[in-house]
Amino acid sequence: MIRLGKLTDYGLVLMTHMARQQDRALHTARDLAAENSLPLPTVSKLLKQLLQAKLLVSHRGIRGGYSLAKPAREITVAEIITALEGPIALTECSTDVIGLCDFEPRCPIRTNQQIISKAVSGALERLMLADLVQPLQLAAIKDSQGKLVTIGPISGRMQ
Amino acid sequence: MIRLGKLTDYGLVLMTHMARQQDRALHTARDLAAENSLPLPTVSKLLKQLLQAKLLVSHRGIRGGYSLAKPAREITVAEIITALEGPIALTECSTDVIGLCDFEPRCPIRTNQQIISKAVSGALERLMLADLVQPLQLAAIKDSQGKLVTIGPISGRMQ
DNA sequence: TCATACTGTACTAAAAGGGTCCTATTTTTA
DNA sequence: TAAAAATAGGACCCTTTTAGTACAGTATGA
Repeated sequence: MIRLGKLTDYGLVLMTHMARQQDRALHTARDLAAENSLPLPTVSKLLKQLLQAKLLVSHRGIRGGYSLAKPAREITVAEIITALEGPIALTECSTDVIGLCDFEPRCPIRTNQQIISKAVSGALERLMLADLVQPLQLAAIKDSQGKLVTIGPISGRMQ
Repeated sequence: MIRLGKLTDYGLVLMTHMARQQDRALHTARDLAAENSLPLPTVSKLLKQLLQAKLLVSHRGIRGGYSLAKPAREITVAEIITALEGPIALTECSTDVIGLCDFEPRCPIRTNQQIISKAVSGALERLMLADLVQPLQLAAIKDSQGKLVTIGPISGRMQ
């Protein structure tokens, strides 16, 4: 299966949680851990990565905490996943230096991966964090031309 | 990064290889291994999985081999990936039995995963094996409404 | 100046993935 | 009829990655 690590999953939960409570200026790592039933060290680690990717801003000190760096509608799911798992690519070959495999002008692995990666990352770049905030109501996302595309009601399981 | 295993990668190469040579009725595991510079046991394992998923048909005996079960234009990339990696889902939660997490009506993890999985699998279901056969010429895929969507020329690297 | 909270690094156990080997079954050919 | 070629299915081991934890350091505000 195409796998997102558990940590990325938790990261999405944290981002969604913060996006839901836009009135609260700051969220401490401790509060986020308690409110989402996640271990504090793990939450702390995730927040750090999201901070380095500039998706969060932090405020240190006794009244410190984290908050979203941008409105939820301007943060793509692709950005969050990239922050937590690295570039969206399917094997090493897609991101590597170009010196290794390029002498072979039609390496089938490389081109396959590029096509598939493009399709996947394109889909994720059209999904915004705001779309995850009220997931039960979501029935459509934007396609690559900005038009709304129905993806069906969210019900039952995927496969 | 969103990861497809190496084995899935090899599997795509094998399928593409067979799709390119539609004149050859059968391909032995040994030939496929040699022509794609892959170890025979690995190739054999992959062909087995693709066979069980009914993407290939096999012919046993001394003149045996494998061939595509359907025309390349009727096989989706999603089918191939599902055959080799299991259902396209991002964590266990998306495929599990429904008794575990469903009493919580708004489990944020589950709904997030469903939305993201839907976006990803939708993109992969629109990519056909035939689209990988001549990858250098591909510049567009069909969106969910059947319209062609430019995904850009295949050049350089993804990220 | 102390308590609180973020910052950064390092380490260890568990799970998954990749790869190989062995044996049985089927079919064609000599 | 027997041998060879090829698929069918399962079991096994090793490496890598991931998840989770711990600890020391730094900045801020009461």
